[in-house]
Amino acid sequence: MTDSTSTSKPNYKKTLNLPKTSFPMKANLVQNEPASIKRWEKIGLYDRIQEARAGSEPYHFHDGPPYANGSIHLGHLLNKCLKDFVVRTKSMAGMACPYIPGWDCHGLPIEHKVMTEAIESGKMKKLESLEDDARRTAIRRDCQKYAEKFIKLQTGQMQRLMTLADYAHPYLTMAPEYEAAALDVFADMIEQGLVYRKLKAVHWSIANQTALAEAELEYYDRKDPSVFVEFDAADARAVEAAFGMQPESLDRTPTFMIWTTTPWTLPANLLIAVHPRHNYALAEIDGTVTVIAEELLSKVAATAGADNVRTLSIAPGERLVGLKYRHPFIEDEAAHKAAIRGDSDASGDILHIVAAEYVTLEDGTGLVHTAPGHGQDDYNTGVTNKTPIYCPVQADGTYDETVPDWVRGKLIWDANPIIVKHLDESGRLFHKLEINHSYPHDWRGKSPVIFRATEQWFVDVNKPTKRDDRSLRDLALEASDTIDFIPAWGRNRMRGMLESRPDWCLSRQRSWGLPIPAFMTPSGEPFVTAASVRAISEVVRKNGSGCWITLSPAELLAGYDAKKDPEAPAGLDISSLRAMNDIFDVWFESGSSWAAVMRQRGTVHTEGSPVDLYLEGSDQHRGWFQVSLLTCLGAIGVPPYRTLLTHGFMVDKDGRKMSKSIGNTLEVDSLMQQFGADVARWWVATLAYENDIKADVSFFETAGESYRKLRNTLRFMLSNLDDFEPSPPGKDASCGQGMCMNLSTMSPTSIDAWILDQFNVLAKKVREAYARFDFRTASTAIFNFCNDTLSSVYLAAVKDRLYCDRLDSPRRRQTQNALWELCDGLCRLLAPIVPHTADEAYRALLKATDDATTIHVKEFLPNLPVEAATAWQDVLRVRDDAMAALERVRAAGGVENPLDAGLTLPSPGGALNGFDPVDLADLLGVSRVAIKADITEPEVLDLRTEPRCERSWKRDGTVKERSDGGMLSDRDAEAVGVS
RNA sequence: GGGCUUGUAGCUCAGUUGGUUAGAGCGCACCCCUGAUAAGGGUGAGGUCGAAGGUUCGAAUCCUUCCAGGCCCA
Repeated sequence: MTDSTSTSKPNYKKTLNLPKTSFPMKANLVQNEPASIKRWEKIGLYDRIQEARAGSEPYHFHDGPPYANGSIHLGHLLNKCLKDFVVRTKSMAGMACPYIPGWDCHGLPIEHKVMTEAIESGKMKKLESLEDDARRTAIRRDCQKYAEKFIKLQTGQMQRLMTLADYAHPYLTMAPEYEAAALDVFADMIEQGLVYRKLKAVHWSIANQTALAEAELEYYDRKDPSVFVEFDAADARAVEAAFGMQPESLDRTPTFMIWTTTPWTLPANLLIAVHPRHNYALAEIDGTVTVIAEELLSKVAATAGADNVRTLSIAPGERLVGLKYRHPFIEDEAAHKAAIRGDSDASGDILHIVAAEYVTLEDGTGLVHTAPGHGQDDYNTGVTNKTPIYCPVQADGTYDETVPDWVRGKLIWDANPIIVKHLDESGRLFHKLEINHSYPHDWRGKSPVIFRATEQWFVDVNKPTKRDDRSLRDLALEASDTIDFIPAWGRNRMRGMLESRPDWCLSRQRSWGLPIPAFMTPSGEPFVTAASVRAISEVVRKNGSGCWITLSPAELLAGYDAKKDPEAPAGLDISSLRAMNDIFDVWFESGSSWAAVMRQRGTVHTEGSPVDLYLEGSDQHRGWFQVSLLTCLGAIGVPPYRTLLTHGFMVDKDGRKMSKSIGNTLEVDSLMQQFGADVARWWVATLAYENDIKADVSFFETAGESYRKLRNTLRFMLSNLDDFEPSPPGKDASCGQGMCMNLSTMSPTSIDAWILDQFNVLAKKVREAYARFDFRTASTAIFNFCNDTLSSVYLAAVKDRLYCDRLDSPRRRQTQNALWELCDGLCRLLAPIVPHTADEAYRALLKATDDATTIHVKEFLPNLPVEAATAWQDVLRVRDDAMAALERVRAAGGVENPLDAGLTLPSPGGALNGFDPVDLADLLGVSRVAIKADITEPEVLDLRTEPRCERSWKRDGTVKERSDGGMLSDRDAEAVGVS
């Protein structure tokens, strides 16, 4: 048993005003956030915010559509949270900022997935038995279902992130009204003369039998044969002459040495390209006499293991131009020339040497095998030299009948070894090996892609528009000067891409997409005009783009009058038209979203660029940003956006890219289960998002720690406001209701004036940071304010008055008033980042029990009408010195507990005059403070011999035994009501 | 291979036009409090600023090269 004889003394703890609140320390976000989401949904929060801001200055943000496939990943989390920060901060800043979320629904990945599933389920056989049109319609139906399924899934996941958007009315690129608007943009571009159709070498996926956009390619390493092939010169005498040698000085037919990693393109060889200013050697290598770049001679010889190398003569490349050669295995040149069927303007000769600037001396031989139907550079060279764009490879990757019979009908990959073997046997293979090199692959199928010449629709980026007489490229480059790039280097990045981008290939040969509304006339001419497209657009608006397949040309063109269309071809017979099967590149659809979503829904500026902000990953400089820029400049002549904000990519904690195959990804769903959205959002807010972003579970743990700090700070303030009744909003003590005072009457030297002034500084900084999308600066400033200014300084200082002062002492009420303002203000500043927690705290502050009360319809507060004495900065300097002095005393074995100490503070120039010594003592955590003008350093007093107040634990000099037998200070005696 | 970009304490980041002992938060260590308590406060130790050259009286900051990442192309 313990001795409790002295327990007649009062237990003062019960007389204190200790903190009390319903706002729990443990957030339990995983359970509570979904409840908040439900409550917001119930009160129609999104609509309520829009109503509250109706008529306010608009801020037009436009959401880029994620692809409707799979679960959202960490990149989506970053992207969607940043967008939500933008929308919420603009809204809290009093602007009208709707957020229409969207999805990119068409395209190869979904179609590929659906086809894969059809194969696995056996449905493919049924599909294959259908007629073309019926099959395409069936595939499209399945694709639509697939997209809808993932839109639903992703919507839920995005809502779980507590992003606030019009999820009831998203935009879908497969919706009829969207498709119609995209067609209208296409019509505008036709009208500007920008759309053309031409045979062109494009990336071709054999597996999917479609042309691919640059964006649909991924580069992987691939093993390929690497062969050095000798092409016989057609005229040895001409070669001698080119090299300045005596006629007939050569006893063998000289050859031209080319190098290729695609032997399958050799049947399509039409030219050899050399660099006009590089030197070429005529050399004897192990008995053969061949032409090769001088600089590469020894390297090639070494590669082939040749030791007998002799240079016979040197000539610059330009001297070789025009020399004829024989194809290594096509014997009859005349018949071949007839067989490869060129365009009418393909009048140029073939099988000779041409000059090209792109020839390098890095690989190969300096003589470049050129097949205009099978390469970008080759194509350009072919066009320049007016050769046919010869492409013997069919859509399925097999050769047609124009090639030698020993490879005819074979798949090109199978033909590679056959051709190499044939070359070897005919003595034209100089050397062969295998190389591992980066090679373009189909982004989904991961199968290697080839170049193949096909008829495609293009947007010309070099042709002047009719409206501005400037090319899209020039217009885009000019626009880049006026667009605000965040970060600024985005401008150069985008300019570089614009300067080098080729014409935009618009067409794809697939089912799941928006059909290009072009017809083929019986004479084999395509028919498409701005007016015909607009007529079809109206039909699509009513029926959806599937009608392109199900309706007849006459039905599709019911609203079209050729007589009123100056572009209509003469003698157009609609009944004889055949609908073509190409669909649009999905980038054209998403690139038209400024029109199909923002303009169509009326949420745009009517002057200048329609939208204020596009915000996506920096990959979109080439993707969505660029295609949107091109369509908008083409259709209406202005850029679609005023500001472009880009963020970086997620990498793992070692800075490596995240990929499922490496296994270093994090699942969004499990992060929500483990940490909750507010923690994840806080993490996003603290990121330097313009560069790569390292992500790791440990970073979410760290964010959770910071979150807890914020939460506890709010909790402590709330817990000291339990007995505080605020006056009605916008009113103060003079209204007779509640306990708020007129802040402007607060003494400038009071600690409450100081903290409110500090809050004003913070709030201004945060609002400004938000305005420039610098969420990191904003969140860091809020954190430091909570952690340092509040928790460590102010709240520690005012604890004594909150706990020990009489409940309704003016001093306590004033501090509570300050706390109330701080809570209110902080919740508002935090609301865009941690919407659940800010709302929870705000509702606790207002003791709200209804569902409708929410911080999210509120705005940021203007500066509070308080004034703090400028001498506060002197006080804080003195505080630093005093804390250091206390620490020195403690370290020297003196006073350990600050409440056992007093301080005499210097007051340089009377700086501390007018400050309340109690405020100063509380600020320093000591029992009492005296001010002395004539000292320079704070002096520490050891008060351990003085009596201690049993209630406040202070030794303030007024402590004495009271009527109840306790040792109390004057203040505490009054509070308890004893004398 | 090209364009843009990143590399500062264990971690995440600040470091304005080159100029005194390179800052912050977190983490860590030690201490205090136990009337914010699965909380709170204090103090402290951590960096040859990716590497190597160069310009300069002086460089994390400017130049060159290299190394290691990222995005987009080839």
